[in-house]
Amino acid sequence: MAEFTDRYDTIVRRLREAELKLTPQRLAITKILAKSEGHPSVERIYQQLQDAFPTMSLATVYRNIMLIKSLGEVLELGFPDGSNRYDGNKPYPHPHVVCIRCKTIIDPDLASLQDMTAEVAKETGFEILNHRLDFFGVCPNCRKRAD
Amino acid sequence: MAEFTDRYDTIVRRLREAELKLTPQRLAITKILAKSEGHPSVERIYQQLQDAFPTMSLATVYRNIMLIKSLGEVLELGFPDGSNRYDGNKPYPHPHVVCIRCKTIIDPDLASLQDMTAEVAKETGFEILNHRLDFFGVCPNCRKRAD
DNA sequence: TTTGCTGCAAATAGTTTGCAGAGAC
DNA sequence: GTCTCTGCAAACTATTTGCAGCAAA
Repeated sequence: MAEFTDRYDTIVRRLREAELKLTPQRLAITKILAKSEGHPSVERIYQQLQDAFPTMSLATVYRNIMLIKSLGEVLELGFPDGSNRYDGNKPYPHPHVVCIRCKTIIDPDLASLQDMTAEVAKETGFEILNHRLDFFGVCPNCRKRAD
Repeated sequence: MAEFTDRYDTIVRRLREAELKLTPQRLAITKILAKSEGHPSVERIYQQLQDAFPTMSLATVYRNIMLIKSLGEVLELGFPDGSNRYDGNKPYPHPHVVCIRCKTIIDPDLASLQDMTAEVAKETGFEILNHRLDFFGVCPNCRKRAD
């Protein structure tokens, strides 16, 4: 929980520093991104806010996610099927494991990744700025159900 | 070159086995995918075939790529910005290094990847079917130009 | 001759943009 | 009071689909 309020406070501070206005909609979106439970999609965030802001439009969700992304405070997880989900709790690149059945996403701990970036830079001569590593498969729950 | 004709022959054989018709358009698209020079996009394939098939539509390119993908003979590289590019020469998952300036994509050799899949499976309990690993950065050429 | 394929145009889905009024500061 | 933000609707882009005629086998 402390982790969530930390992230929320950080993003709000960054918004203030950029002299952006703290509208209720913006703060509500920020709150959901700071937590990023289940790595929400735009649609999911929109739905979650329907009760609190019945007239809010999808455009507002898009605009604010883009804004917070431009501050470097949210990570966009664009998937092969074109769907986008977001992580504002860990806004730096990290691996994901995605269940192709129920769409659950989890964040595994992988030790060996840092070395790999260095290995790639050395082999290719590229300056590596970013990366993405996603595994796709079937989660324990869905495997059970499929039996 | 042998590698390319191998891939072309393989895909054509798979098409035959599936009792699909070998139209000139389909074969031309297959040829480009078998080579996959520079990991082409749909648009790029379409443009390359304008001379040979001036009336061919984008829909035909989409349909045939999808078809060949469903045979497992082409890998779709969906990128964060929503762009799609294809590799029919190495249709199995493998890492990519993408230049964010000139959009060049190269395939590095990375030894340590197999272990990682096993590590993830063990840690998460997922059955891992697929993965994607992409690095983003600036290639040697573009770095030079930027100085 | 049969059946699947192509070209065209329209439909679709996800995202972005212009504008006028509302609201944060 | 100023200037950004929001809601709405329209625009846009990439991709998919329906249909009638064409062509591979």
